[in-house]
Amino acid sequence: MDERERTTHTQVKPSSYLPLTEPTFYILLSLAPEKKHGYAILKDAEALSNGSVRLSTSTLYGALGRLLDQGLIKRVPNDEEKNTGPGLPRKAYILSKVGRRVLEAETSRMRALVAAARLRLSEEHT
Amino acid sequence: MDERERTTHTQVKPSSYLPLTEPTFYILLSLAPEKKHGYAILKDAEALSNGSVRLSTSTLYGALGRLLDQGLIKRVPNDEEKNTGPGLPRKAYILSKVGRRVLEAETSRMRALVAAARLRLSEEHT
DNA sequence: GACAATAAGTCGTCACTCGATATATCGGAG
DNA sequence: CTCCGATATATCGAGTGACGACTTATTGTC
Repeated sequence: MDERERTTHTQVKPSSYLPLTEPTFYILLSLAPEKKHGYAILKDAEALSNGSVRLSTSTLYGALGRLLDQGLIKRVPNDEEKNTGPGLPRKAYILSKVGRRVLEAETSRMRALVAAARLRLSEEHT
Repeated sequence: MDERERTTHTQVKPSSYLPLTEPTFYILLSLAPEKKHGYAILKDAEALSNGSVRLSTSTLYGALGRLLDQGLIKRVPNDEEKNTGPGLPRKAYILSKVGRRVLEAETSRMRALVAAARLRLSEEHT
């Protein structure tokens, strides 16, 4: 039952997915520690950024579809909470192994950028 | 002698320019310590990233135009080196004060993201 | 004279964000 | 009971920006 995550088995390198856009980064980061449904990701991203980042639903659901296609996230059954609470039925997602590696790679990329900027910004500019 | 940097004087906050795209970040970073011309920025970005980032000229010159419009960079006279060396006449640019603040803000934004990711990626995922 | 490197630029396409809009469910206020 | 706000998923169209391909121009080298 899980024949995705490798159509050909060719291990694609994480760097080929970089750089991630800001919304995509927040979505993956939100799904890293535990499974969540779309709307929860929306609220989580807002909380993670102290309310400064607000994904629109079009951005969110568009990105989720893309990330599924790319195999960076997976759908998981949302056991129990079938129809508790309001709204349309929830769909839960979680980070895949590939997704995790991509997220780590993106974090490394940004770390390097921050380090480079620290050097450049401290250099005296005549 | 410097009547740009405020058409209306309203001081626009750096955060309104964020997030920067990767090419834009490299361009601003390249112009932070000293003035450079377009082609030099291209080579500098490549060097800064150990050869992994290669801006196409369309990305570069497109971005330079946009950054000028936004006032994040300025044209500077390229004294001396008028027509030394090959190629079309050089046009030199440098980071503006606003540009520097934007670059600093973007660096802060990424630092926060890296910190958040370190926490989230270390959390155990059942 | 051909070619590589340097230098600046344009054009069309593609990917992604975002505001607006739609649909549906639930709880509480009036 | 009905309206409204929060929850929840989804689509559409417009706009922005990146990128490959291509163009033009100058200098030095083989």
